Amino acid sequence: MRKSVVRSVRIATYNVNGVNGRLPVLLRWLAETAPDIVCLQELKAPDERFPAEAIAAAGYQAIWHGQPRWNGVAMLSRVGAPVETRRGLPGDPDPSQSRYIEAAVAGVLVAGLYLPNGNPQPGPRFDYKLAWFEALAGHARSLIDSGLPVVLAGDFNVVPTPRDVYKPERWQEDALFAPEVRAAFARLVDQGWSDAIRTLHPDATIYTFWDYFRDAYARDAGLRIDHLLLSPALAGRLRAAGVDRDVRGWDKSSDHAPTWIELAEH
DNA sequence: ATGTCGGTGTCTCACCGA
Repeated sequence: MRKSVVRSVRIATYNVNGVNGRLPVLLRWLAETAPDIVCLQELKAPDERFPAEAIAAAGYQAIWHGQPRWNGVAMLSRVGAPVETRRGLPGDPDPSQSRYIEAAVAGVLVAGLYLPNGNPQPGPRFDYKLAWFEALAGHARSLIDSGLPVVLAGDFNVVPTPRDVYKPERWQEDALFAPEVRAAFARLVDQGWSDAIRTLHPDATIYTFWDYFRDAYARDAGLRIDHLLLSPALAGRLRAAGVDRDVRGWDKSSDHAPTWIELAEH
């Protein structure tokens, strides 16, 4: 009789686009893939309407930071309760928007984030996106400097390079692909973060989002905008990374697919 | 320019944000 040894930890990020409307899809995905830690974005629910009981019944402890109608982030774990270290991004120009939650879990500091979409651009929404990015970069710098094993996981609403969108020329004017936004993402990564998907799949065509419009999923007209960035203390433990793209094809699914990494135990 | 979602209030349609 011996206890089974955990050899790796799988961390996922999933923009659910309405945690209650997508609850059957979320629960099915949790049951089928059993991720250890999950960052959720776009709950679209106030705190009191977060489906904590259903998620607990699925085997997950959770923390959440919701708001009525829009945004909202949460963190789920089946490997011990997330110990919250922060909710809300320091320096957020509009703290009424729930877009950041951070917790220590399974020996990793996990930051779950939902970066503003920024459309239409130019305009105040785009300015907010850039300002939020600045605030994130400032906090991310302090996380790097801490030397801790950190993962920044979430919907960044950034297509990092032309290879990450099915038809770059169509997205030239969009806030997800704007040069300023790509530059901000590149500056963030240059602090010392590694983009897990690109580290392990440098040349593959990989998307995490397909628009509801124009049958985008069936045409594989996608974008890669959900990312997991690893701090230097964590980069050496990366073993696998991928996208559960089939989930996007399920009935009543989000427009995003879950994106995940697997880290070796230290 | 178009298209389709969930959530919400103006509440069985119209709107917003994505």
